[in-house]
Amino acid sequence: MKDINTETKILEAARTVFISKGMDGARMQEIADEAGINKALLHYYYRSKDQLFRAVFQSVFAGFFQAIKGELDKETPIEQKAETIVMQYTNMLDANPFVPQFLINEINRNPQTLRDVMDSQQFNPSVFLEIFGNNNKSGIDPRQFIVSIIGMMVFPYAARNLVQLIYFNDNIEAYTQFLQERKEFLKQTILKMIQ
Amino acid sequence: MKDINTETKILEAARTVFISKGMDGARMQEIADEAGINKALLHYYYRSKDQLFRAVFQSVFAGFFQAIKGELDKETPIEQKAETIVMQYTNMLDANPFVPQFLINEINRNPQTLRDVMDSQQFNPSVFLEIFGNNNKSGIDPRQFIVSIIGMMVFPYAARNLVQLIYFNDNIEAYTQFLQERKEFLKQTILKMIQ
DNA sequence: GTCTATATGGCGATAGAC
DNA sequence: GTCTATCGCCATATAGAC
Repeated sequence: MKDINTETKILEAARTVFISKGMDGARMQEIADEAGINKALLHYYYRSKDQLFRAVFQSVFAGFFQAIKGELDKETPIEQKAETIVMQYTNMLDANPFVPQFLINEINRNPQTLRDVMDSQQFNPSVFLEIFGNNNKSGIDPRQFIVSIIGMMVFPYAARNLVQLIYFNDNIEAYTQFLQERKEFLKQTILKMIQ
Repeated sequence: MKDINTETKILEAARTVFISKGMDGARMQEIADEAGINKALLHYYYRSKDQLFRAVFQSVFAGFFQAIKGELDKETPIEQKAETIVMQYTNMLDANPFVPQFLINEINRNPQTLRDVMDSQQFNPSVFLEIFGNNNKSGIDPRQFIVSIIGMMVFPYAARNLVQLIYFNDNIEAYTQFLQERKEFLKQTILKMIQ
């Protein structure tokens, strides 16, 4: 965070604060502090809080789908894909536990943002349907399947504080172990689902 | 919303606005408008925005767990319980689609709030572990199981705008049907999981 | 209890020196 | 490009009439 240029430094600081607090909860002053610069500089590089937010959202959204796309378009048996999708997605969640929650919140706050980003990035969602759409002997609806998998993976991160308190008496180590064991649990569950 | 007393009217309006916008995004003016009264009255009944929010959070949290507890403590076979839990939870979600998202967000924003509410309500979370903890021949970890079920149920509501746009081209009717079909899908999935 | 009017503080944004 | 100082608005909260 020292010898990179100011614009990048601002974007990274804004990413941290916006993901943690959301658009409404974030303060330009806090972003400036996080970047180690003055508040006025934020407006020099990004004219308004809204434009800064859009830059962050765009970057987070792109990185998110990049991370979960990964190697999934390769021709591998479905058992292998269950392994791959769980590992890639959970690795991403371990590194960015609040990203899905951030995306969901901000899309609900302003659904138009997502459409703008998808248009400007020419993002094609059909990729995710084809992952399990082919090579699927069970007759299972791929959309029901994918929504289930993502829900199972995201929830223990999004609702971490809730689940950790209710089921683990706020024991952080126990919850970390729970998340670790969950990887194997999810692989098994996915295999059971497509049987 | 006419012949009920003002305090209740305020609480219901606050509930609507807070669930939709969150603590940071909500405005006292909007709550007053929703309740059809003046802004100053909010402070007359609840001294501050923070206290009004706490009253709403407490009420929403209590109602949420009341709704999903329901009949689950009865002695019924596990197949019956799969049916019951899916129907009760999805009915609650259809009526209150943004409640889980609201609870998760506000607990993340201020984890202490949850502890305060649980203490004051003497809420006992072990009920939810025993639901599938007994009568469980598969050796499955009940916590992994419950977290999975709730994740699968909540996600398509919390991330509705995202999923609806990506997978259904923003077709509301198609998404409603998806949610309808999902009830049967989830029952089947739960049964597969405990096999 | 309910209202209008106003105080108080905080935040996004800008002006202007260097 | 980067800073200090400040403007102007908006949101919470209060004062005080009725």
